[in-house]
Amino acid sequence: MEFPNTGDFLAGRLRDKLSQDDLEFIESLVAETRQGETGDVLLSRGAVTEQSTILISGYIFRTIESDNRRFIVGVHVPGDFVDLHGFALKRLDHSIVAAGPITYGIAPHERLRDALEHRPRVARALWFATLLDAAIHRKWIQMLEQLDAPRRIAHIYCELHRRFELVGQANARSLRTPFTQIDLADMCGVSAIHANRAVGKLRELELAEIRRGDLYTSDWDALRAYAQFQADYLYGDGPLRFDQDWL
Amino acid sequence: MEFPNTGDFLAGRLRDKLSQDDLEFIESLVAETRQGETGDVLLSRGAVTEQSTILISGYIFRTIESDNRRFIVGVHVPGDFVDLHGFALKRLDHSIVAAGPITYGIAPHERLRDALEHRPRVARALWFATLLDAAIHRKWIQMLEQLDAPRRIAHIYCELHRRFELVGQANARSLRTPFTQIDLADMCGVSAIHANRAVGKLRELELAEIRRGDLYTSDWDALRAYAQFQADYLYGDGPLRFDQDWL
DNA sequence: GCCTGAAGCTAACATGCATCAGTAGACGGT
DNA sequence: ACCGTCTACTGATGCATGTTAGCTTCAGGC
Repeated sequence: MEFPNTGDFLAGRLRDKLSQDDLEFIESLVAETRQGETGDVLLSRGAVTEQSTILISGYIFRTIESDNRRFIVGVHVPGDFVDLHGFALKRLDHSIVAAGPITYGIAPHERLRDALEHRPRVARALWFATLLDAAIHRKWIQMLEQLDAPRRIAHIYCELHRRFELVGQANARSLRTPFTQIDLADMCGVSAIHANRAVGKLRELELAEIRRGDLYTSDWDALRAYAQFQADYLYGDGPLRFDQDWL
Repeated sequence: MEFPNTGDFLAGRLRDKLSQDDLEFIESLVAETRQGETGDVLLSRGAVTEQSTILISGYIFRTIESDNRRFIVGVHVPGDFVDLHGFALKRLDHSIVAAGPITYGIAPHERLRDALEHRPRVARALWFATLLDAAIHRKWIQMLEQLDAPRRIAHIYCELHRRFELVGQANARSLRTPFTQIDLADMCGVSAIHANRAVGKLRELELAEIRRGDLYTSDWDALRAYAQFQADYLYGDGPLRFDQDWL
């Protein structure tokens, strides 16, 4: 098999919250699957789009260019609708860029429009997905306000690990990514040199070893405690939940 | 008149995008208006809610408490739906707190549910409002990654000034707020002492005078240039627009 | 095997910001 | 008028981070 089982990843988090019928409908939204490489720009800030993207494998960054620098304002994992907001906002305030090799699906907006008209549960699921993105944004804001560079990096890896868990793809002792230290720097709002120091500090504290983007740890709990990572904002389970009745 | 004209502020930004009928419907969502004072907690992180809040006058913070410190992850101005996401997420990942005296409306969730079922254009307007919040979150992330403290403070004031413009309430040479320097510090992720120095720097550069939260400037353009503020992410007009056809 | 470019890494110095300590003014309560 | 509290403000010191420069390591192309 060339690709991972596409069907399993579509609708990622929402998979077990929707009926079989609705799931099949969401899968039918994907008209085509494609592949991309590091740095491929799927959607450029300000461009008009008539389709939305669903990430099937790999990582995608949301980036903003300013002042000849790149700022990463979000990361997506398999199963995420990457640019659903482009459906309503028409032109995006940021770009969508592949971080490493990816596989992704294309959902034409006309099919989404149809879904919103005739499938209220699917419409709400799509809305929920964008609300979850906003909750993650808020946590990043807090992370940038509260944590120093080593903790920011640790927090990002803890978040991604949890998000992989939620779609059943997490490893027990590692998290594989194609991120360079420059990518980590642009996510944390620090210089590449300082990102390097931060990675070194995590190694020195024996909390995690990061090599070529891949993080290895023998103690996720210790790493999470160091980063003050609390997974509740991802609305996976526990005290913060989304409204099952509503969805 | 005791309160500002409530009708004008409800649905704020969306006012001229909706039909008279839909507008009246949105106004009918508000079952009751109330008033609050500095520090009043309208909704506490993790609490279950059966109603949503619409800000009519004043400012509201979205805050997260962690490590015995407070982090402000968002600010709302009159016309904003403050906790629409609480409708879908059930329990919020953050608290909703009055910043200064406020007037607000209460919209019971049952009426919102009804709107989503039977008023597709209203449903999309509500979705759009949450997407706009997310776009603002992303800009805050970039701001925290890119700017130093004086520029962050300037950026926040420029954003709020533009948001007031978009609902027709901006002053030409000032922006009145009840923010303390501690509030500014918690928005910018710096210490209160440093926020004080940042305010001093804006004064020294003759870009703005901030007294008891109120900002006075003779040159908004200079302030915007200093803060590298580009209003397009607020989707007011210009190259980034939302999809009028869709809405 | 060698070259090359990108990524990772290190050191030295400059700046942004936190922390601690303390003062001054505004305001409400008594 | 007095007192306490909150906010604004100032100076000194140390840590976090930026900047510049140069070095090493590794993978891929020739």
